[in-house]
Amino acid sequence: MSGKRVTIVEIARDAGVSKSTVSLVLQASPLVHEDTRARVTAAIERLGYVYNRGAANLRGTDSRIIGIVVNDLTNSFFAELAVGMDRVVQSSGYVQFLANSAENVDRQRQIIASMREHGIAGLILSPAHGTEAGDIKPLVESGLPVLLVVRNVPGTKASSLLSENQTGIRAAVRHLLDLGHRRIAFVGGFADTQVFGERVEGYRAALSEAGIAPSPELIVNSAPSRAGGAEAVATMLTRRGELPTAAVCLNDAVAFGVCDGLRTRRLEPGRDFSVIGFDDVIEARTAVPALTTVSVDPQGMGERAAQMLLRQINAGDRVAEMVRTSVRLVVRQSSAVPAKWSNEESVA
Amino acid sequence: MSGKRVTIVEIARDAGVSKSTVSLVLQASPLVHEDTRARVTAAIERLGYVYNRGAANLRGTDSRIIGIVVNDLTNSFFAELAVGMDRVVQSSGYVQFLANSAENVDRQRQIIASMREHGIAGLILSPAHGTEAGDIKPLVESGLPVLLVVRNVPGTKASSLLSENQTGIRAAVRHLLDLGHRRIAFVGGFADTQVFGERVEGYRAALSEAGIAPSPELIVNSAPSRAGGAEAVATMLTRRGELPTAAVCLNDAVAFGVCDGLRTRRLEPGRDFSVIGFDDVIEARTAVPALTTVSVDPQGMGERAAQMLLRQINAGDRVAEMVRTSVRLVVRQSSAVPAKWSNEESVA
DNA sequence: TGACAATTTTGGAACGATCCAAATATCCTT
DNA sequence: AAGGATATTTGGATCGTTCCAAAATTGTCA
Repeated sequence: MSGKRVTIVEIARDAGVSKSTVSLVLQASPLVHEDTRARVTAAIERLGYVYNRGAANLRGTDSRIIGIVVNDLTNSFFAELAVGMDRVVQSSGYVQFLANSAENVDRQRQIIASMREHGIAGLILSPAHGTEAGDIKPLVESGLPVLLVVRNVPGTKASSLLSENQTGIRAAVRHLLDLGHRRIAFVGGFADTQVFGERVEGYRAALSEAGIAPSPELIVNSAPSRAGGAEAVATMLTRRGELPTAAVCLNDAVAFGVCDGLRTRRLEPGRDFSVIGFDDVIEARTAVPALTTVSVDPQGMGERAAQMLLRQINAGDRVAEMVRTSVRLVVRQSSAVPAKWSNEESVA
Repeated sequence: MSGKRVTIVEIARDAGVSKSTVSLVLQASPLVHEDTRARVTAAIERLGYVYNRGAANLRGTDSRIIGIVVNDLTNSFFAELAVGMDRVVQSSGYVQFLANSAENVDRQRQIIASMREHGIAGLILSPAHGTEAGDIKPLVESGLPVLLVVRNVPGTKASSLLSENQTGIRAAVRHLLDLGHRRIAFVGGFADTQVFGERVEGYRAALSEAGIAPSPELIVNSAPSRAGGAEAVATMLTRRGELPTAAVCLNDAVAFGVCDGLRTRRLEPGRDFSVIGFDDVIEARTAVPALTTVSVDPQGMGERAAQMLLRQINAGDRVAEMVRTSVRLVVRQSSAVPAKWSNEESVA
């Protein structure tokens, strides 16, 4: 199809030098004479030469391709994460294969296989729900630098970059306790994931510290998405027992969903019911009410992930490192004193 | 670094056949004997062989890599578009380089150059703001199949897939007119883009048809993002003249921003002021109020784009085609009878 | 059994770059 | 002007596949 590629040999012929010289020019070698370089560069320009990285890779130079697989690109958090990675990958002279597994393990397997065939220099993976150690192990064993982000897969020797899930949620719950909330729900996430486990652990810990026994009906599982959050509100309302006055959510997407669900029932998030998210996606700041959330700086995390992987690729680090990025609670308008209290105040 | 790759030759040695035979097995050729195939397959499995697509490409088979460049991955619309493309690209046995130009033309240029070096079989581009025909032309001329999506670049011979901007906005404005709105704003977008031009044209047309002269102060430019929409509300309010009762927005992101801006000023979107978006991103349905919007089905459009490009690659279509995807107005809760009217009704 | 056809297998030349050792050109120095 | 050091340039092997022409094997039938 595409008019056949111009090769190094044709450039050489055109410039009246050998292909070796052209190669040296391409590599910006200081060995070539300025005049020669100019002549070759001109030929490259004139003939519209495009470097063939595939051919070069064959000789052993590493591929300069980074594979990135995320589980849900429609979740702003992952989109921003990808954008952050993209930024450093690009500026380091690499390109990225970015693919979306859509939480489908089979799909993820195919994607990774395909990426390997293309000779990626490293892989950043935010594993799909249900990914097992057996999916990752062969990659690591083959010597491919692998970095797991956001979600960990227990039992693998891959490096990982996670956020401080437990302390983050703990801070969020404490904030609600300080505001006077006593019945606080934890909303969103699949029970069998490590992220859910750690965040719920932070939730339990904070409640226990305050002398409150966490009651199971206040933990509501759901898909970790906006739709999931909206559904969770419905679930929560159908459960017997006193209603909570606030919810800590698995992530911002769920938190927005909870806000949606509340509004559908004529409850105003922030005023009638406090909602806290996790991630701090762009919209968290601009939404109304602005979302109180545990900020992980998604783009920053993406940048950091890419840097970790690049280091692993270049330095040839063989030992897996596990890094936790610190988080901080950002208080905005979606969390406030419990509704009853503010009523009492207005009465007083 | 990575423990050196197992090659076809080693498989051949292990299976006791020639490399040619192994190659045939890899291509699922019907020429090889079943027993031989089994033996080779076993060796491949045992030695953990990974196909080297780069080496294969050297011989002329096309690369099975599709390059995709979008201008803003943090905009859900583009994220969904990418997800749709990903779906068909994957299932057609291709992989994608997906990169984000972040509306930066230089960045976009670098990305495309890099993709070309990697030998992409085709390119789908949602051009960054400010992309010129000169950026695209050389690509098309080199024989690379190129498909422009969402935004067009006048003066290029590339194929394009756009949405029916004018008719979409026209339907939106008509809907508002039917509800009784007379002062309707058009919000968001850079004045120098074709998308803005077409959509504003639809806006003008609908107003003219209703005998309303479009007044310039009702057209508010802003970045095509959520933040831009929020700012636009501020801009709108500082302008002299009677305030509008409704706004048609460049896209959903802007529409959400407008909703944010309204709420900040204690105006409830849908009730006090009607807002219509364009795109129909996932959140449009779940947001509260659910957003009335011109639906383009982003994922569907992404799928369609990928199909168009693949057809162009495989069939070797040399003529550029320009396709408009149809859109339809989806009426939800963010548009209603103008505030004054509903007041009158409640008085009556 | 021999001839011929059909089925399988195989060596070796590409593909487009890199890189080393060796060849050439240029510059000094005496 | 010769000799040596330095600066440039270059042929050819190599990377891991594909693919063609030809070889080897197996099967069929008179």
